[in-house]
Amino acid sequence: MSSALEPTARRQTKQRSLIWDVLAGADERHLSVAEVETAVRAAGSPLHRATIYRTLDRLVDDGLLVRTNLGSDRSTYEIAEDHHHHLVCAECGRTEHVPHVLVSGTIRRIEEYSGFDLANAQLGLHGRCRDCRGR
Amino acid sequence: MSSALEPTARRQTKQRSLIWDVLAGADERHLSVAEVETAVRAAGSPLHRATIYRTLDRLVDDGLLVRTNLGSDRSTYEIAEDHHHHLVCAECGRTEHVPHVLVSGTIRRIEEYSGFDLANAQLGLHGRCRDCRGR
DNA sequence: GTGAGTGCAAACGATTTGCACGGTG
DNA sequence: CACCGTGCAAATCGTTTGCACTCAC
Repeated sequence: MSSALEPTARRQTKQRSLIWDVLAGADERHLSVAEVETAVRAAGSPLHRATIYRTLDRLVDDGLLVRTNLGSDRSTYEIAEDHHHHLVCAECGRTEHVPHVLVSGTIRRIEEYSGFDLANAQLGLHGRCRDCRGR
Repeated sequence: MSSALEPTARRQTKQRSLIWDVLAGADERHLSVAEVETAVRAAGSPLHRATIYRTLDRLVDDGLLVRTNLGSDRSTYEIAEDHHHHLVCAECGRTEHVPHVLVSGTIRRIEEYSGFDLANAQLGLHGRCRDCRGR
């Protein structure tokens, strides 16, 4: 018998690989659903928005993408590579990455303090970037 | 002449003080808009949802409340007291506070690394709490 | 009395869902 | 050829907005 915990088999559809290619080839690291939609349309293969939502969800479930809910409303997606964190400028919206090593020690301390398992935790820090601080 | 930067005068309405009392008296520290709505209804003075949204916004603007956008969708509000951060259990949704001192050093390091101003930054760490880890 | 605050309804934007169809495995 | 994934439309959910009215100042 196959385990009930076994991940569901995924089908390799052209929509799935198209979305993946868009994420892989994007200049910006994080893309919103709307941006993915624009990109696939620009690639000549418009996809229905619901399809994009569902496909991105599956890619996240499969561990191939990371969903980052930085601001409040819209989610962004990026290819799951090295573990890192995000700085978001509250004024201009620019995002910057922070390598995990900078925060790993503190996260470990918080784990000890709280008993939480924060292995996959992602920080989203909001502040003012260097440019916006300079007015 | 009074400065153009002067904060707008606020009127002390019964809606505003009711919402404040609800936040002040809540067992849970963070309340969502829906929870505030339920609480004021339970107090016998139902308020329109739009009023609650606007009043909470003003209280945040005035620095009396802090808005925390923990998960993705709904915002929660809590009285602005000591600076602290949040752990959210991805399984049961329970939240726990982390005192600022635990993370202040790391935040300072990230500020140096990035040039960001993170003075008011709030961490929202998602993981699995002690209970949920024990299955 | 004047304008900030309120109530109401309708608009809005992001995300989701039910269903019929089509293509992958 | 079974069933996962897709497209489409409509529903849902949180939040915002325009407008007339009211109440704190």
